[in-house]
Amino acid sequence: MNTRSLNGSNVTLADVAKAAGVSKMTISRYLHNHPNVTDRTVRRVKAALAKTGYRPNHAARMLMGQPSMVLGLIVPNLANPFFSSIAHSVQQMASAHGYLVWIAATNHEIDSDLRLIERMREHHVDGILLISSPTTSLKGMDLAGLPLVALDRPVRGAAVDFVTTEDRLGARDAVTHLLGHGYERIACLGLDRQLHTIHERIVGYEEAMREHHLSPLRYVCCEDKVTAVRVLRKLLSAKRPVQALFTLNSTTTIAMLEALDEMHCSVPNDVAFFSFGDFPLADVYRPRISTVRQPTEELGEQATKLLIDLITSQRSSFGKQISVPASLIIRQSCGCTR
Amino acid sequence: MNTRSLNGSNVTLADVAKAAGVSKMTISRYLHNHPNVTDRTVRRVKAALAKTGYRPNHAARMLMGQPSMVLGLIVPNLANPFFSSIAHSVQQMASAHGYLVWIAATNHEIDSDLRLIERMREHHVDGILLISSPTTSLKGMDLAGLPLVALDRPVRGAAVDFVTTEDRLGARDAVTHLLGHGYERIACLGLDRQLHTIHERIVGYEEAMREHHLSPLRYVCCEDKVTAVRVLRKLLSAKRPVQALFTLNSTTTIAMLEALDEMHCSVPNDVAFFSFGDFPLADVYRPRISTVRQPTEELGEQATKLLIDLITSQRSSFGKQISVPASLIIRQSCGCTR
DNA sequence: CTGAAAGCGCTTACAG
DNA sequence: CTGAAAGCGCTTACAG
Repeated sequence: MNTRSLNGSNVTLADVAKAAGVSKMTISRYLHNHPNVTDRTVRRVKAALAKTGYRPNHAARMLMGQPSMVLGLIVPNLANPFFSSIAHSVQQMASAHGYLVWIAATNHEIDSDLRLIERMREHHVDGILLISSPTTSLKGMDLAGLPLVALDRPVRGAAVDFVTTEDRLGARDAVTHLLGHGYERIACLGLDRQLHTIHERIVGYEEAMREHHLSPLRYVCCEDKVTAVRVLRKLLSAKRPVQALFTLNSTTTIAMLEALDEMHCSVPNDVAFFSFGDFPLADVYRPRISTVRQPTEELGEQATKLLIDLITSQRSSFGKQISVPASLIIRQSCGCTR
Repeated sequence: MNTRSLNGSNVTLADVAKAAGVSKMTISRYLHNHPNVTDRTVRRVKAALAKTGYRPNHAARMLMGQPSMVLGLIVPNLANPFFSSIAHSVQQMASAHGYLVWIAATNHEIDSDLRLIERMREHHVDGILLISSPTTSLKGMDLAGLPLVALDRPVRGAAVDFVTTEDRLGARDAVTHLLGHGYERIACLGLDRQLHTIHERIVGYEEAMREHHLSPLRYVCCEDKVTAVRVLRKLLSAKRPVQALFTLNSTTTIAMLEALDEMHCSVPNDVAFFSFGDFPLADVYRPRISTVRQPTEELGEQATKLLIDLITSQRSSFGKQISVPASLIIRQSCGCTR
């Protein structure tokens, strides 16, 4: 069996040309909407195309340097709703511009994004949207001729345009809101602070605290329920127990909600709660959770637009940053009452 | 500017061959781990490869009919956690076998999956995993030489192998559990019953009811909060109010939880609740929600394995079905107490 | 173990 | 408006 038939039809331009009684060039011109084709010829070509069941072979087209109309999107992990929503909005926007999106996940494997970039490139994607892992660096990589836009976080080792959330401001606003309730001991909990977004949110938290002449509490990393319970116990049994919890991402938020549940803590009476990142049940949970809503839709859209612009204009990335604001959704867990 | 340079290096085999002082064939053999290359030659080739920064041009390889080592995955919507978890597990499994996954979403556009299949094919994917839209039919499509596996639901119009959840059994078990609590009026709520999975779950519900000599209530479609509130009001104000709610999918589950909240219904006292589809907060929600856990991981894995098997064995799909069991996670919303 | 030739299916010049 | 020739960067099949 011939693997070549994977393309599905072994019908080539030559076959169509023969069926139509014209040259390959004429078929090719028709396929590319070239003006110079007679109506009469068009009819014959159309018929021949239909009869033969022709399907273009992209490999040959790309060998000739034509654009593939495919965009690559590299995300850390598709099981994470934040990334999958971004993937969704990127698709929408790309599709509106005639592009297909090739999505791939790195799944926390070292340098997996570098390998994905290489392979996507070999497969002739027209450009790449990258949500990079914190450890990857593009340093030394030959990026010539590869339109690239970083999403959510900048990428190390190269001056690449990037679009991100206003993480710092969002966090700062949330903490300022908590401070407005009179809480003074506010704990900040999240993931590895190496992550650019997490780092920015921590800075936002610290800025808000300092602005109110309070010292920020020590940052705590907490990714699962077990850790969350231990951390929470410690925070609440301190001499001066913590009054509010500010979680920096959804994983930590869920872990903390589990811990609060397990310890029979009443929110916001025992501790107030604010989450960076909104989620579907936040509005039904008891109490309703106040959150910082991330502009996932807009993030994906802006980045895609920027990438397409880079591709069509032949300009190159130079490290420009686009920040999309986050907004507060005030519900009850922070201490507000309706 | 030359678009051809998109590949990134205009270094070709010929350049490497010249640098190494050998023929193109020798380089090609080395690249494919062909045994017939002397150690001495290997060293020279390696050096030349490194010096020139060669990057293979997949377009040329594919033109020669080589496999692309890329699998296509078509899903309805990446913003849906169920599909994105499947995407995640497909990636994991594919990656373990050396395949890359090209994920694309149809986003409920008519025949979008057909177009995606076409385009992925033009781009020489080695096979496709398809979570088809209920309206799509493959009838009349030329699928020759295209390994294809349907996921989650069968695909209409062609005999394609598919792997799915044991939806009917899962639903039946859940309803049987509710019946065990003594509820007799159990409502079944979900999405469009055209969806194969939804249809199966409804059948499972009906089977369980009939087995207990009860007539199934009329199936209700309910996708958002507004509808949910209206439906719930009606169900609870009936002469013989409903005693338990069985939601068939996560969207309906969330909508119903919102409605229950808005109407100040106490679960399970006013109505019991059971959800098809588990979710992160189900275990912390008040009350904790009893659910049917879908085997997303296994679904993705099985389907990927099956597809790779089809590709490597050159066999073709014939409509075989693989069903993966779902399991009950009993918590409190059904009426159980710890 | 290594290489020269031919060809994959298109498109880009260039003619007419 | 249409076509014949050459070539994209590889690999296959055949020599040596």
